[in-house]
Amino acid sequence: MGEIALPTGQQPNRTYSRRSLHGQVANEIAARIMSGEFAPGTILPNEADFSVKLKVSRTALREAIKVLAAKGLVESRPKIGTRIRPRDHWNMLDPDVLAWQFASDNVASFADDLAEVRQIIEPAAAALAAERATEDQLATIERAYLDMEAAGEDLEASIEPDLRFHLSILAATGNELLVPLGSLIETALASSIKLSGSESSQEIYALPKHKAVLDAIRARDAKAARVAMRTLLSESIELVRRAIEREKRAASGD
Amino acid sequence: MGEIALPTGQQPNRTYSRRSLHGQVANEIAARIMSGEFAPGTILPNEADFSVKLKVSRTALREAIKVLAAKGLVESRPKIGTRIRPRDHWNMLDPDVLAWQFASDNVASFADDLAEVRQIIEPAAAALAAERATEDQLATIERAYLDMEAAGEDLEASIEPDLRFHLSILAATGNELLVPLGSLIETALASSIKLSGSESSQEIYALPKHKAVLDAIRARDAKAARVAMRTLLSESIELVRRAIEREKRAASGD
DNA sequence: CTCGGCATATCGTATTATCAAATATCGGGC
DNA sequence: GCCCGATATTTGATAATACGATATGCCGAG
Repeated sequence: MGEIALPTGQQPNRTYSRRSLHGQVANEIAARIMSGEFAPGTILPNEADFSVKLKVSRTALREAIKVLAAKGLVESRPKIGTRIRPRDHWNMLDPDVLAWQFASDNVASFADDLAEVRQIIEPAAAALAAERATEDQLATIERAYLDMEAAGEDLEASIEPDLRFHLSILAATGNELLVPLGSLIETALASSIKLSGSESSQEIYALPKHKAVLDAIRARDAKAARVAMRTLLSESIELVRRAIEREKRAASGD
Repeated sequence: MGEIALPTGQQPNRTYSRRSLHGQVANEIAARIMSGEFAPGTILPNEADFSVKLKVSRTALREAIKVLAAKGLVESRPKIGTRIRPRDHWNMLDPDVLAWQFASDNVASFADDLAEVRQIIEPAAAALAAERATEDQLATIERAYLDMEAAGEDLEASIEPDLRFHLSILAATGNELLVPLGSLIETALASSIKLSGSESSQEIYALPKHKAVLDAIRARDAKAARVAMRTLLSESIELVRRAIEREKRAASGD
């Protein structure tokens, strides 16, 4: 029921197996949580009823709930039931939770938060990468850039290397805790595409700005890398912001 | 088996219920993964055997595995078994995964990464908080500071408000995606205590430096808040670094 | 009328047994 | 020697059953 198809085409780091039944059920329930049908504080139907309603076994439902609980979305207690936890208990940085959020409709405010965190993380990451990237890591970043260049006008084709460019910079910091923030970038990219549509997106993949980042990192110039990444981001974020505005106006004027 | 008792005394945002059997099993398996007994690439014993070995039902084991899978630690496939995924697939920012890492012994290198990310996130968060904190949020930050002050020399007592100080600043950014990074701070604090012991830890809770941050935020001075937070962190991080050195020397000289 | 304790119904928790589906492996046929 | 299909193994999924914990509400005491 409604696969979350990210525009990137590639599936994100899904942890639950997409095929498995409990995975589908978890997905289904999560979607309903994000949509607001099950708001925080709400208690889900009891396992017996709910499993019948969903047409799966109680066991499958239970496994799905365990997955959601592991991501902080729900909490089960005997005699009470399974309650939707308040948003601030959700593991917002979990790739699945991000994807679920993204799939829901209230993307706009979410996009702002996303952009803000990127502005914090990525320039710093670029600086660290400039200081510490190994030759292999440098090569990986460059390959991503070259693939972007090769993609040229083809937007669809340039999305994947663009993402890869940013992720490989995170990886090049050598900091294990920065890498998982990549799922955040992935979601941000996905939503920027979702929001901006195809009209003005040529500008999003500003090749020269990417090149500036690459060059700075290769030159081991941490400061320049930080600045270059900051300007790269602020431009693409500004584009998204304008796209949101446009969409808002279209929605209200429509 | 071996509760992870964080020095803070308070339990972190555990998502799995500590009491439930599957939670204990998940905990047990996670600990063995972190310890290296089950290294990435390894395949767990099959469900039938393993459940017997752990003296739980196959269902309980399966639910535990679903939790671990939801956090990216393992991946199950028919006929293959359940394989430990490579580290870079783990959801390192998940509170449980952080706690499990912390509980394992190779904390030292982990602490460096932790410190680095804090240095990236928290100064920026302090700046945002200065710009956007509501009166309520300001009050919460101040209360945390005052509680630290009240705790005075009592180290145990000042840990909790110290953590609360940092978390409330994250919350005051109004950015939902920054809040979950608090579990990172929590782990960092816990490991700093674990590492530094009680000897030099008086210095860790440098009250004046905390006050500088508070004052800057209250004064709505984003730049000053950023700087104050940076110096606060760099001091406490330096202390931890020295503590690690000391421990290392003690270990090798012993 | 209010409060406190106790019974109970209602949840999730846990076990067991059984079958289905997927797929790596091995062996036979071309 | 290579390919392809049977087979064995492992997870996936269901169902039936019993248990344990605990909110809830009743009832009696004050």
